[in-house]
Amino acid sequence: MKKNRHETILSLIENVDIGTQEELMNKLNEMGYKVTQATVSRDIKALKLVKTPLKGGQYKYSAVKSSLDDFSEKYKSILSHSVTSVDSAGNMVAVKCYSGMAAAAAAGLDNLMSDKVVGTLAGDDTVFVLCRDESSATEFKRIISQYISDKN
Amino acid sequence: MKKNRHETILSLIENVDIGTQEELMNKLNEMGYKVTQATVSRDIKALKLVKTPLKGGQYKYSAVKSSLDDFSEKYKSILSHSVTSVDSAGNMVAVKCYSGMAAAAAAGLDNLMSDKVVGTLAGDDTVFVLCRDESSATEFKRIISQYISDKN
DNA sequence: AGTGAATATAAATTCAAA
DNA sequence: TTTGAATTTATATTCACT
Repeated sequence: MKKNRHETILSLIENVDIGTQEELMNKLNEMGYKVTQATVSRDIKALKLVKTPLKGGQYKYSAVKSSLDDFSEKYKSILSHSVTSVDSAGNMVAVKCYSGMAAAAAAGLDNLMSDKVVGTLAGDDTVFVLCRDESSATEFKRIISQYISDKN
Repeated sequence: MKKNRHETILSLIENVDIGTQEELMNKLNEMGYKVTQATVSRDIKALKLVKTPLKGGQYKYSAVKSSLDDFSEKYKSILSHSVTSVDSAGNMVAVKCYSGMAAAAAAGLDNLMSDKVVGTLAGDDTVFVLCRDESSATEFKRIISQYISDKN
């Protein structure tokens, strides 16, 4: 299914350096997603990934830091399938997840409102999100809550 | 001169939507810079411009803030080989590391400025550093930042 | 709607030159 | 070191099919 593949692509490019669509295609094939370069090209367009020139003269695909709109397209599904509840105290937000899902959720949370988030730390079923200040934390909590209840 | 052309490119992509290197080449030619697509490709690599997919199904070149990848291969010691960014809020500092490197970084951080540090907690790619107070955290962040940016 | 095969288009690189 | 012409490589799109 396309949605699963998209999620896989996002975590792939985060963890390994992918320089071309062919590389990405091969990784996906290894993982059981039988797709061609044409589909990878479409996926990249849909996910708004960019091919970034690196210092070493290499290129790598990466997700661009998100506005809220971009975020909802990219990570909404991941979050809504991993997060169970969210609460905050002071400038910290605790995001409770299904067992073992915290790392996956943190990947998404890291890309959300980076202006509000200082850092995240994932355990097994909990992600701690350090926000810049209390109002950032409150806002963050509010938005995540929305995403949880809005499954798609 | 290359520098002038680079500056021109940066202002061009900021002001008009450029979707291909050929478009950019034509604009440059109109403005008196006689260059070919080959040079434009090199310029784009040098300036680290990215071809971003837009909502409407179009593409456009844009400048992107330099990120984690800029730092790779640059560090000399263990910290400089693992830390990518650092930020603080209140008396907490979040040290972002490469995937899987947080534990290694934390070992170093524990021994660094121990007078300011109460404790550290490492996840996979983040270390939370609990500092004695806010000014300690700020100072800690400042020093690590210097360390990171003091590359080569 | 989503996809692959083929193709068209775009972009990166090689090689020679200044 | 910088560049253009030619080339290779990479990527986007078209078209047919599901």
